Amino acid sequence: MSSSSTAPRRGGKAEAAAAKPPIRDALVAAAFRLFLERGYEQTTVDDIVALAGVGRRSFFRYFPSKEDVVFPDHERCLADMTAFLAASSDGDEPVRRVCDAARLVLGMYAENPAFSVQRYRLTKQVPGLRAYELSVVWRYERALAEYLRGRFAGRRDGTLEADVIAAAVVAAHNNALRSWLRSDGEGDAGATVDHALGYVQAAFGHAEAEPGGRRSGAGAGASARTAADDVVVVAARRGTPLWRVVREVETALGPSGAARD
Amino acid sequence: MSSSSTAPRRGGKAEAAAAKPPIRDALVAAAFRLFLERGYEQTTVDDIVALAGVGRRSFFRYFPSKEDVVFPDHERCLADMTAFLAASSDGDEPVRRVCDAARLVLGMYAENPAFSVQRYRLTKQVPGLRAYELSVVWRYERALAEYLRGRFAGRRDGTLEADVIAAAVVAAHNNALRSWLRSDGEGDAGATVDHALGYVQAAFGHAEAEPGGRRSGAGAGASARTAADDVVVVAARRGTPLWRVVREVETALGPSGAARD
DNA sequence: CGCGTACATGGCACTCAGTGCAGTATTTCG
DNA sequence: CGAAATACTGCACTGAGTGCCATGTACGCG
Repeated sequence: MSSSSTAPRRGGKAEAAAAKPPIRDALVAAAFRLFLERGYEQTTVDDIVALAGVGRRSFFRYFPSKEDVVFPDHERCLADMTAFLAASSDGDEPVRRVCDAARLVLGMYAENPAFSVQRYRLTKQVPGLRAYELSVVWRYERALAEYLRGRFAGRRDGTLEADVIAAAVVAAHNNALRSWLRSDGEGDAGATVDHALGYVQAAFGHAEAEPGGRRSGAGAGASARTAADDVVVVAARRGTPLWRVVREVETALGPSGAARD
Repeated sequence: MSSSSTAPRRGGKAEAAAAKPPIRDALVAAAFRLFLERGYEQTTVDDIVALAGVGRRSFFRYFPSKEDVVFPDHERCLADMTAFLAASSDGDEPVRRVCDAARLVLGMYAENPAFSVQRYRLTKQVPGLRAYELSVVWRYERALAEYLRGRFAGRRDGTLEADVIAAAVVAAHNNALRSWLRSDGEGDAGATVDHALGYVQAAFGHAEAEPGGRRSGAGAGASARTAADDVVVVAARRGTPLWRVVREVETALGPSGAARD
């Protein structure tokens, strides 16, 4: 719950100039050094604390489990995402909002490309870490889904929509993120994720999703649903691919066009 | 990759009654009895093997971990799903195919409603089991995604589409499954899942642009509305949830199996 | 200044999951 | 009946995670 906030308070005493990393950072550094040079399962917690120069008991005071040291900032990121979603207003388009929330996670990865790539290689080949990452991702997905459930409350299949859209957003985000990680963090992570999320927005969102990924900061004001007599009629030939009809309907119902691909 | 197939070979002869793996089933029964009456974490493997009357070492010969005993048939189900997907032909509509594959999983749950409900209550309140279930679900999702990636090979964003659709299918399936489990397995699981998967099919199905009027033979049921000719007209109020319009259009365009409620 | 408190840390011992190894029972085939 | 293969059991060991208590240190208060 508060893995990052579990860190003891910073000592007020100015210790030299920049002795920021308390014990927690030393543990992360030691752990990654050993994980990379001899493997995750071949490294025991005793090895880590020995290299970090702290007691074994302290490790579990900073990280509830050995796996947690591999994801040292996810708790903070999850808290950021929750706060971001809680700060939305009713004017926000829900799907766009969860897409933006997903971009927060990408931002965390993009902060330390080298670290993220190392961790990616690690989690890719250690089943235990992969399983742990799944539980982390699941919490992100639940946060998005819970937000959408709130926004979709009252709709007939609100929870179904919320769960499906949240899963789609997470899947698109992860697809782009992993593609970026596989390229050793060389490409433009933001553009890749924007493209992937644009696909989801085109499928589920009512607002515009520009193919280039540069999204306009505005975009609110999609609600014109008070006009009950405002009826849209769409005609299509039988045999038309459904996605074309969907696009037609979407452009007719929404304020602006939804461009896909 | 063969947790369930780890079971020792039974002599092929005596298959008259139903005693395929005696020890394995005894372990599952003993485990669930103890899990339900005193909790998962409060039950040790020694407790289970003592109640089952076997040696402790035998437990780990049948189940690679303590968590596996809670999901004794998922390996078989995953193998079934993989085989089902591998047996598809190019004529199958990909999205429909993965939806049908998801229904296989539901079938496994529906085989033993009481057992499934018990397990659901267990996994809901034990974080370790929830994490393990995530890894199981992840393997299903990967199987669906890999199949779709194969079918979408050549498309511009084939892997992205595949991942997103697989995630959406799994999310819809789980939404319906959990709703059914929450009702103690009373309702119609099949109808619930059909409804949820119909939503995903409406959003993603028929996405391949097939030139010419040849529509996929999905559903194969008699077209209910043969009276209408070439053109279908749909009217909707502005502000209607998009998925409802999509469903409307889909049912109007052809018998595609969207479940009515 | 001395003392008590609070807290971070270290060390120890313990439980339990999971594994390797060796011995024993049971089956199967010659 | 004997030999090999296989399933089962017991035992000892590693390592993660936890509870408990001792220690060191900073802070506050009289």
